[in-house]
Amino acid sequence: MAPLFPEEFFWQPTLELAPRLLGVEFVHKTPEGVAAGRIVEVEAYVGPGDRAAHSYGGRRTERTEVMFGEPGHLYVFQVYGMHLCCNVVSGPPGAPEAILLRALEPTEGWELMARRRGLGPRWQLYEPGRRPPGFLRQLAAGPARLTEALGVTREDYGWDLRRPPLYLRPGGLAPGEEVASGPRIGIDYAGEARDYPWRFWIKGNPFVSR
DNA sequence: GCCTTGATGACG
DNA sequence: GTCATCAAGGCA
Repeated sequence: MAPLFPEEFFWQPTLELAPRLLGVEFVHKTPEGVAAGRIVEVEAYVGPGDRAAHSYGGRRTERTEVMFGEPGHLYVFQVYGMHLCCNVVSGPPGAPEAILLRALEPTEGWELMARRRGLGPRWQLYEPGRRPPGFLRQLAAGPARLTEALGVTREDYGWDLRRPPLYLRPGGLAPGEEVASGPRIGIDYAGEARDYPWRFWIKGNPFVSR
């Protein structure tokens, strides 16, 4: 079996862990098959002091509870009434922080992911090394898209991401790849926190959501 | 009112 | 291809 992360990996400060998740593979094995992709875009949500975080002000509810626990677990939430998003819990117990996974570069299970996303079996058109066609870039570019593509549900709330069948597989930047950072998406309401450069992505990667 | 997305229509 | 707009949808 592929190696898993050591416990300590997830105990890094959130703003250090977030960029280090870039290039890490997010894997889900189900009876339908394996779906996986490299993480190419994330956003950090840094606890009670971050107005954009669900745990802002220390808000502790049934939804946010998992963020108060151990890092490395999955925080799944529903947004706009219809979409689910995946986050990696970070920060030590009591520090309700998390990292939103915003986009994957698919590495395994193209057909399964396309089917889950309702895109049809056009995966065979892909040729590695060339610029991927639009439908392929749309497969997991966006937090709700990647959640749907990997078949993650509310049942997976709180799952330990060091443990198959839903887990993070060690990986990192390829030679020549660089990290870029900028403001987070969709948090215009968050006052001054709106401008914090806590979104990280792999510069130039075609699978980033924007 | 929300850590989103897909459809639609205008324009190069 | 881009960019802008809009509405779907459930819950705190």
